[in-house]
Amino acid sequence: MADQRYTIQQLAQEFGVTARALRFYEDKGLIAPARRGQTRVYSDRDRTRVRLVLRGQRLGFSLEECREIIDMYDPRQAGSARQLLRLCDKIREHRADLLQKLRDIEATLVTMGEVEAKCFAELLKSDVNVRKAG
Amino acid sequence: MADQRYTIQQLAQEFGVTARALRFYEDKGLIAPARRGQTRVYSDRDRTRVRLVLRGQRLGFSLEECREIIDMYDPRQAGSARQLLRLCDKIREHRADLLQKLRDIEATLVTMGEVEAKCFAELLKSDVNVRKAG
DNA sequence: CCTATAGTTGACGTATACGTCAACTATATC
DNA sequence: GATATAGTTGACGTATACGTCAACTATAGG
Repeated sequence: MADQRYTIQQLAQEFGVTARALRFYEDKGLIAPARRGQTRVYSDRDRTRVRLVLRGQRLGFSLEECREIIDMYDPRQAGSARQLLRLCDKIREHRADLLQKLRDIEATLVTMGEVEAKCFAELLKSDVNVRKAG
Repeated sequence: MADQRYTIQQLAQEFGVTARALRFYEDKGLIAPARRGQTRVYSDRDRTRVRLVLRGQRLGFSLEECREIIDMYDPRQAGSARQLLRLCDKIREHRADLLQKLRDIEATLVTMGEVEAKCFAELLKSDVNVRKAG
């Protein structure tokens, strides 16, 4: 199960992106697949990071922000207490950012519901009119 | 209270964007402030739309998508039943999109909590070590 | 009338996130 | 060995979302 390997096309198809995108993410330091010769060989860790990149992108983070966040999460050496405190600060920042997005989404969903309700009401009215006309 | 007017700078400062950005949004059809001579005069409606634009941007929508969504919400003539049905479809689309973002945010928050916990644990350990060393 | 301040319209520049194409390489198949 | 199939590295092109700057206008104050 573990230690699965993937070609660039396999990952690209799985995530619905192009090979070009994956190479671009590598250029930007988001992933670092192994090489067999000059050919890229992607591991499960790379796959996970790609998944996180796309998740970050859906949330409107730039690739640079994605890299920061993903590196944050990546199980690495703990670092000094100073580094750990900085990490906590960054988490707080990103959490605040996410909570803002949550509020934005909730507000938008509420408005959507209202518009939808008005829409249904209008449809009912026109339906009634159609019946009257019919 | 109602019928408030704003200069471009007032709106820009209120929302923390530049006048250039507001003119750009106008170029793209997101807002359409009135003119006094050649000078833009922003209404409360324009202000609301700007707010929605920024909200959309925070959620990772392009300006084009923002325009679509905002126009959707704008109280306008109801349109034909066919248009109303299309509106409902669009709402469903955008809702699905938002719900995906919600899942993304929740997943990210969970991971953040875990990383934070590990971080605290590490900090405690080093704190203990400091005490031992001290 | 002169100046300061705020606003306007181009026009070009820039960062991000890739798309696209050319040219080369490596491997497998006939 | 020729060809087909994946993969690779530049290099340039493109859409989005503005930043920046130049040149002009309009209006209020001294």
